[in-house]
Amino acid sequence: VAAFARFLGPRAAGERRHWLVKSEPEAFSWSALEACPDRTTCWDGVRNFQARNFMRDGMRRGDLVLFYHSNAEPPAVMGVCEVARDAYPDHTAFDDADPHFDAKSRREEPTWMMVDLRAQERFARPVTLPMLRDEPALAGMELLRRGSRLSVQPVEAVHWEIVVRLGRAGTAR
DNA sequence: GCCAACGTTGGC
DNA sequence: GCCAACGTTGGC
Repeated sequence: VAAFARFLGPRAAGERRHWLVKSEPEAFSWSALEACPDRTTCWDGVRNFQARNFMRDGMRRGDLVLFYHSNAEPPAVMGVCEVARDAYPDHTAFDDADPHFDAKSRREEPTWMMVDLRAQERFARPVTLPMLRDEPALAGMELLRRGSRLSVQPVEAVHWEIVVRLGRAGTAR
């Protein structure tokens, strides 16, 4: 957690941060994102404080985000999105008919926040979890940590470059 | 379907 | 504040 502090604090001029979000394709797939108006959706339903903090305090418009299919066959990074809007209140927390309703989140003081994500580049080939695990230089990546469940997480720039290269069907090195 | 790992809840 | 119980995540 402390290792991620620099993803949460103030940023240098022109700094662009890199992230990864998970989505179960049966709930919301990369193709579903591409089908959205302007290829953009609000990233609602995040109900984990650490993930929320990354969206609220770490993400800014223009940051780049890997879109990962979890609980998929195979699990894989599908492409790159960009943050299209800074964090704002997640309205689904206020709706008692919504599965993500949270009675403790009030409009005057919202607990849960979301950003907007816009699809930017579908990878030439999905970068599967086995491909990621095969890459020694990705050994420290949060996604690959045993038991890692964070649905919104920072990505180191060096890791970012490797994943994108794999997705563009080149070689990692 | 199984189950390890994790976050949250609530009793005390 | 501790920690057991519980629900969820997500790979396999």
